[in-house]
Amino acid sequence: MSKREEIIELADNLIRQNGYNAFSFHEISNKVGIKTASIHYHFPTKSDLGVAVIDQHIENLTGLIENFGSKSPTEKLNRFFSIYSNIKKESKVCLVGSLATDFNTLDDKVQEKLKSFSKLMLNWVSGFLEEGRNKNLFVFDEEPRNKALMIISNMLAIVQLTRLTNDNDFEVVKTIIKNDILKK
Amino acid sequence: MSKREEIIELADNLIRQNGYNAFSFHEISNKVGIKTASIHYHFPTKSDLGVAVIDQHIENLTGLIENFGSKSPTEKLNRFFSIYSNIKKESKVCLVGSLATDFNTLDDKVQEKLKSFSKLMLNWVSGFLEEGRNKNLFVFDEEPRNKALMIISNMLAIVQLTRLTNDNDFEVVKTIIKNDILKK
DNA sequence: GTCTATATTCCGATAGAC
DNA sequence: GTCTATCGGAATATAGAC
Repeated sequence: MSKREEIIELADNLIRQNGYNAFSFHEISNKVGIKTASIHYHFPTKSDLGVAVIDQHIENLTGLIENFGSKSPTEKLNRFFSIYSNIKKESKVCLVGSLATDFNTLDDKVQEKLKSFSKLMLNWVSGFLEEGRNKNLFVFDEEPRNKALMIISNMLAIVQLTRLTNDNDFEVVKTIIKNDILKK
Repeated sequence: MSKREEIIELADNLIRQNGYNAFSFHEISNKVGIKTASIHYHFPTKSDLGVAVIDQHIENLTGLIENFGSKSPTEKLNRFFSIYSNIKKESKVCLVGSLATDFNTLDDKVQEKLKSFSKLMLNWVSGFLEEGRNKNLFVFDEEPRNKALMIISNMLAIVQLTRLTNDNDFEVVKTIIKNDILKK
């Protein structure tokens, strides 16, 4: 893994653990073993690093979507849930949720990149929900995009809320969504 | 309104617009018309101000719960939605969501106070959901607390997500929840 | 209660040597 | 690519006068 990739990964972890405005080049500097000035060589500004972090997420999700293209809607749904299970296991929150609460403090380029990522995620989920309903695997009445909004908002929020309530609430919400959509 | 109350209100706005770690005594100082040193007279530390902001929310919600004690579950549900409609109208996010993404950077006292507030909210919603089902006004299969988790997480997240997608998505999610729970 | 003044720390960012 | 050194700014917080 290149230094550049290391920095992106550390920044990603820090953003989703502590928030965008709480993470600093100094923290990354300590963990990656180079000075803050050297990080500026790879990413001139903090916004450049922010954009790179989101780009990495876009790249990962794009690859995942391609790999799962020929799989069943049920497998895609399970893979979607596993993304959030990993987030919960690591006591983080999802990137969209973390950056959404800081949205008004972000540079235009970071804001626009984040919108692209959320659009990609929403389109993917909408797509396999519709596909699953067409194949009589899923049951729901709403427009696929609206059902995707409901499910994504449940998962985005529950990884935040369970920092305050009970870790088990994550499994509760996940199970309710699955039972609901697989009903009948 | 006392200076102390003014400061709390401004801090609350800033936290829910820009996030906890992005707001400063200096911003409040400009808007309230006193110097940052004077703010420290009212709130020795930033954490003290953070606690006071949450306490204000606890006080407001407690008052609301008392005022709505004798009203119907449907009225309580509508009042719950109106809280989030106001948040959306003002382009803010809810306090729990804003502070949850910064949770790991908060002092113990702020963390504990936030847990108290989320517990109060969750208990209130669980309560009127159960009451509504007992009176055959609401329909749902889950435990009241779990249904409350689903609804709260939908609303908490959609005010964050619609910063990235479409303002209309807020009404979409609200309508789906209402139609779902009032079904039949 | 509010002020001026200041201490201290931390941050993002740049210049220039190697 | 990474370093040392440093700049400029902003943050929280405190001391002491009024």
